[in-house]
Amino acid sequence: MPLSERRARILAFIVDDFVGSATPVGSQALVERHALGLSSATVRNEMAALEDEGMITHPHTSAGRIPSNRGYRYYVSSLMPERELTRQEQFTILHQFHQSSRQLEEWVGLAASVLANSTHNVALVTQPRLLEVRLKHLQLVELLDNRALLVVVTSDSGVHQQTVEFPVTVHQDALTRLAVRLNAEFGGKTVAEFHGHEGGDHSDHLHAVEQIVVAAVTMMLLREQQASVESPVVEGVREMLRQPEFGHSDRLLDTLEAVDERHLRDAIPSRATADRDVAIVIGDENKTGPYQDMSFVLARYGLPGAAGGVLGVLGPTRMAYGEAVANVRYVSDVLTELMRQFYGDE
Amino acid sequence: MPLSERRARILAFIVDDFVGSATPVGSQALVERHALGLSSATVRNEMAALEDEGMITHPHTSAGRIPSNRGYRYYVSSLMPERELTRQEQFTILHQFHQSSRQLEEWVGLAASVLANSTHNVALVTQPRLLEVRLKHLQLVELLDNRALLVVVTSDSGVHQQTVEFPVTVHQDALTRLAVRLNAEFGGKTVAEFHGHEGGDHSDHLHAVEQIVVAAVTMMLLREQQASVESPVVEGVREMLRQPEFGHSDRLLDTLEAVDERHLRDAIPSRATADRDVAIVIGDENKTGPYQDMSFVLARYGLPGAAGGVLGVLGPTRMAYGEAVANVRYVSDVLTELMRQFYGDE
DNA sequence: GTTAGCACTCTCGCTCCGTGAGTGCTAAAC
DNA sequence: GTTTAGCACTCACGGAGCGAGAGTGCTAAC
Repeated sequence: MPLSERRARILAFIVDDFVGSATPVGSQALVERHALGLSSATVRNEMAALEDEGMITHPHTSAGRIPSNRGYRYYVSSLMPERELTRQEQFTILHQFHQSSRQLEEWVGLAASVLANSTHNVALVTQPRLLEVRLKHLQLVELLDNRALLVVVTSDSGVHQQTVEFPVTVHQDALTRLAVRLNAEFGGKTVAEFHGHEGGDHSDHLHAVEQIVVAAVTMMLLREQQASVESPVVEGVREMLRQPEFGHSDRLLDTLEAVDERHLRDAIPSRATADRDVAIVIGDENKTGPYQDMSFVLARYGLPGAAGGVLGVLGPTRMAYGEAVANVRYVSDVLTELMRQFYGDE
Repeated sequence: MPLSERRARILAFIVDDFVGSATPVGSQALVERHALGLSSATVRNEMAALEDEGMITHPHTSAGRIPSNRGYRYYVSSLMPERELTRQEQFTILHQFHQSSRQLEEWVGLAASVLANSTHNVALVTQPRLLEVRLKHLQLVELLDNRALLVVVTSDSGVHQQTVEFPVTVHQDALTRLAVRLNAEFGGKTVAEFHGHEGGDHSDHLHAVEQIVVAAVTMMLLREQQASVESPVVEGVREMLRQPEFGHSDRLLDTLEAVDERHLRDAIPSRATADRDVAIVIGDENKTGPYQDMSFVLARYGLPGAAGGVLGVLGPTRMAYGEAVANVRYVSDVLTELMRQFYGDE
């Protein structure tokens, strides 16, 4: 049920103050800081009520109040002022993107560092993925003995490499001919359309080589297809760990582990994959253990049917959600626009 | 000047004990732990002498002794028992390499995690580099509009990509023809041998395209050539930070920063680049600031004239140097052998 | 419904020892 | 001359005790 207007206002102030100061906020401090037109006693009553409703808690009897997870949830759902970045802020971010070259990989890294910088929390950005990955081009380069380097370019402009090993030595011109033929046969196809490959009418040796290459390409495309396997780019960990909640070094080490890319890979993509808008996951709303007192602010970026990924911010539950949302949304828009320019508007 | 035999033995015990326990070691504890055949008073005298020689210090008056940087230096140079890994240890490591596939990149990552695991410190491994990088193969893949993806394979089997932009739209068949011609002209050459490129007798448009591609390839090879620019793979940071010297969180955060790949890039390769054997850099022997109380144990790996890199361990000065050296040396040997198999013996 | 007043609670930071490990020195023993 | 026993001294560490301050809940008056 909704809170009375005054109670909601007080909750909002508590959240704002606590986010700013990281210290529990007391009734007196609250009336002093904001011109409330109320006495501290009244505020105390309201606070007691808010506590009954589960919106705030005590760390101990004689301390001020801090928002509970539920309080944060109410705040972001109903109270938080939606703001856009100012012209100035937008310009600063855009500028950094325009500084950089047109490299896809750089964009993702740049987005991460921009986001980490402006929110002072950990930024996460996954590489853009296509729903349907197509083979764009493959190339075989002779290495030593019976090995060759297989280079595959996919329709999302990703370049993938792998060494393949053949039962016999194959020379570069044979490899080139094979590559040309395979490009003709498979170019532009998704992995699902690969089946029923016959192979040319060569000697058994060459046939085996062809089989090996096709199998390797299939594997690579399949791996690429499963976007969730990709670890996000992580930036700003040290910045976040400076915050007072991580003061004690065991907390710090645990958090360091949680922020490890291998963990995040599993934690992120389940959320916010469907939503078009920014998704916020607060504290114990997180399913996985290590993030119980942290929050995610996530958004998708990219073109709906085409290339896209997830980006967002990870920080302690005591996070400036408004800021985070504004920044995430804006950077997501910028990246989306860049994707549109890169892949074309369809 | 060398220490008396007895004094040296006591120093060695102090180092060993301190490395094991992380607590200053007192005279009494020392005689108890090792059957010295001396009284604590005698040991105290010897300790006082060792302190005069700068080998050990007090944290404060009534505490035990800890080795100074000089003491560690003496220890690793003259006292440390050289040991090889046991069969069992060797097998465990080898096994992990044989488990993995034949991918070059995987080896480096694997070496890092193996080393981090067995030494409980931070492991560093740079990607293997050639002294002379040659162009092996290049390929151009059409992207949207007037952009193309340039894929370059270098003689160290590295694959590099970059988007290039042309003044006009160029279609795939023109790109392929261009790639074939450039491969014929530049394949197998180092960047130093590139000069004097004339370009074919095409329309101005195509000529410009060719220039752009050649310039991009040159840039990529040059970047690749400068091996020091490459950041090492870093593994085991959390493991190291669990050690008691990093107990307080400011130390911890500073160290976290020091271990950042961007810093390490500058710190590592200046050392141990020349030596064939394992190099140890202790505490203030480090030139750069953040590593003043940490030590490196580094070795080269790879074939002398051909592909190779640097790998090693980074930890607090209180480090099990003997273990570190044995592990670094062994993993270096394993990687060298793998390189030999991969690039061939010359 | 609001507010002033008040007793009460609890953390935080401070000082104040007691304890114990360890030292350095001296003088006796080997 | 070297080694050792003995002893006074030092100093970090941890716990106890305490005052201050911030904050609360409750009651009674407005």
